Amino acid sequence: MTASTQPTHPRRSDATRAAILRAARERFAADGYERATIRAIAADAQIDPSMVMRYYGSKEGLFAAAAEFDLRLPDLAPVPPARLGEVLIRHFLARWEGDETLVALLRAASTNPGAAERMRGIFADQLTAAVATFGSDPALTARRAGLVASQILGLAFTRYVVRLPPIVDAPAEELVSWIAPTLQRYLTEVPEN
Amino acid sequence: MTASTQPTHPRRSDATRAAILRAARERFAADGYERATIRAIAADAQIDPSMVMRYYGSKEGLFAAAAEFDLRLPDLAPVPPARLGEVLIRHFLARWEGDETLVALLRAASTNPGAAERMRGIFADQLTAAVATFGSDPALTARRAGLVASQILGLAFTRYVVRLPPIVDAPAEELVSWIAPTLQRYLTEVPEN
DNA sequence: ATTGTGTGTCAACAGTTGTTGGCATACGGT
DNA sequence: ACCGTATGCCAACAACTGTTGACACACAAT
Repeated sequence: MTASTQPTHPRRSDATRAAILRAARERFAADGYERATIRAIAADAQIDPSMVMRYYGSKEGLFAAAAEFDLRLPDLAPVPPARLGEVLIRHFLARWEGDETLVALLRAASTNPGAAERMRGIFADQLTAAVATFGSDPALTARRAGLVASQILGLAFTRYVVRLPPIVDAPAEELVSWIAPTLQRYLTEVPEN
Repeated sequence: MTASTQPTHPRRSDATRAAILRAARERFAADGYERATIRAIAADAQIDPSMVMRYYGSKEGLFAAAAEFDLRLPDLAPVPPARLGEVLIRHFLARWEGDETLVALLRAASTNPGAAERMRGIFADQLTAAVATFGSDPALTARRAGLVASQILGLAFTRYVVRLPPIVDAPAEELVSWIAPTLQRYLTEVPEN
């Protein structure tokens, strides 16, 4: 247990730790959990594989550190209710293009139970919490968040993992105009029954 | 090259071949490409690992045979244009629940380039072709198909791979009523610009 | 009955994987 | 200057992987 809140003295090996983490994220994002070998990650970071073990304990531990992630969802309270969908899809697209951690998590979640569990946590906790801030019916909140997750993850999967050409080629603005209404409906529409 | 159209004499080992294929689909669907080992598949099929190699050449060859898949999309021409979304989501849900091949392909596509290529082929060819049967604007057809794929694959990913509780718990009928309008819009809405 | 071919098992190979322990060196505090 | 500790590399292990070849048996045709 290293104290994460305490401002620990900066260690001399911080640069190495950071290099490992950066290489790990790249490899996990590009190859998935099992194909991303510790040896390859260490080579990218230009250090010995045994260093990875010393600093992160195991491959699982390294992944846990590399896949640390926060959706950084904005506060949705001040957003005009009619623009919720647009704000959300814009945020997600920006978050995705700028940080490969999510792609790493997405690829790994397909085969690694721990990664899937973390993915579940992120979208169940963070997204559900954000939806709950303006939601009226608590019984529907979880389902709304799940539906939003299904479209968001589907977009990420087709754009960054499978790389479906028509989705890869689409400019971000066009994706926004197509998908925003979908999220909007998932978030706010009141079902008939 | 075994003639696939010719009614070849039934081989004595057909039962074994089928057992291997069934076990392979199960393992690939449950574990993904790299974690599904030939030894485990052979054990499930209660035969020797070397038989897998003899009948399917390699692990890649086995996967190619096990992931053979057809979306079996219905002819959309006679469908009332306003009900296209509903027909599609119903078809996909039924196709998914009844055949684990698609889940195997989905899990493997995250890490295996060949599987991703096949996934691209299925959704680019079969789905785009179906969309084209009623589509008006050819330039938009591919994008419409891609958007539909993003929602369909996102649903499958959250329901069968990551297993997001609110999506797993949702009865199929409810998913239909939420997602049908999304597909409907992706398929038929005319963009403003 | 004998031959040939298809079906199956066994043992082993070569490579890769995560992981470990030992050893050298450089640093920071005294 | 000295010493403890942190940092790094090297070599190796044990387990597992896909894959291969040799060998035993069963069946069908002649």
